[in-house]
Amino acid sequence: MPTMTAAQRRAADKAEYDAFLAQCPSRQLLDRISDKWVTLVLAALEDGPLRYSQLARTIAGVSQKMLTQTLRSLERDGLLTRTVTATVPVTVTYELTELGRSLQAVLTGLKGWAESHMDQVLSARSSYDAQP
Amino acid sequence: MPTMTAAQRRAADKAEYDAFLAQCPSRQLLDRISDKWVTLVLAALEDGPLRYSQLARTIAGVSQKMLTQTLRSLERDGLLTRTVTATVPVTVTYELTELGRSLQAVLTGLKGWAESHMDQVLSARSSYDAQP
DNA sequence: ACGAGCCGCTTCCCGATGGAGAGCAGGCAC
DNA sequence: GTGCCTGCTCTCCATCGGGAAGCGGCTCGT
Repeated sequence: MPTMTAAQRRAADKAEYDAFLAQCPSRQLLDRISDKWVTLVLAALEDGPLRYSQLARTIAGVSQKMLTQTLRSLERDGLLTRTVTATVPVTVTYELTELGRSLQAVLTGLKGWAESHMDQVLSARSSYDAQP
Repeated sequence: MPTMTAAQRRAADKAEYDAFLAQCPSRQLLDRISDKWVTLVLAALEDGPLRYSQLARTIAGVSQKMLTQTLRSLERDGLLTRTVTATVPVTVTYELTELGRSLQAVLTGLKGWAESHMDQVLSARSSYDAQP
């Protein structure tokens, strides 16, 4: 945090979000984005817009229900845009917004961490499971 | 799987971890760490070890069941250590491992993102909800 | 000696959540 | 018409998480 006057600091304190508090809106936002489908959808859209069916194929194992639900909440939160093109059959395209890309950068780190530290976690698990 | 044949090793080397595939272990790891309680537990332990009751107090709204369950899985995955001290009453302390700190760095970014982009998300939501 | 209390779980019950699969609108092609 | 394609939406049902109560081991007050 940069320097600020006492008045600015008072205002900032009042408006500060703390995700540890259950009622804080930022905690509710954290609850929504700490979601495997959110992580995977944003990662999938990293390289440009995709259609619904392409997303479903890229993210193996996602149910249609959860994919639709996840996309809707991400759209509502301004993280991606939903575009309907009147082709035949109708084409629906999803694309990250500026805000979405900023979150995507963080979540890509998460997906990358999972992929690169897998071996360490697996060996930790087998050590743990070897205990009585 | 601790030991593997040369053929298995070759296959494993070729098969790089890809969290988009449902069966990939890294996808299962991503499923576990994309969890609000995991994020909050690791964030809470950022400044040093805490006891069970301190964690419960810091992370408002977590149930004992989920706190215990989350801590167990994090311990199993080698992200934190659980230390029982034979005081009276017994004291149980949780502390991040090296591996845990590396994930914590990523997840702190997530918690920080939620807290700092809250305003933009809230305004996106009200725009969205204003639609017919 | 007996009861009460503290800490860190563990168990049980029940409402909420997510997956599987079917249905559906609406455009065109046959 | 009948069929087929996409992008949902609905209907079940198994699983998961929250709330509350119990438990075990120890210590302190009376």
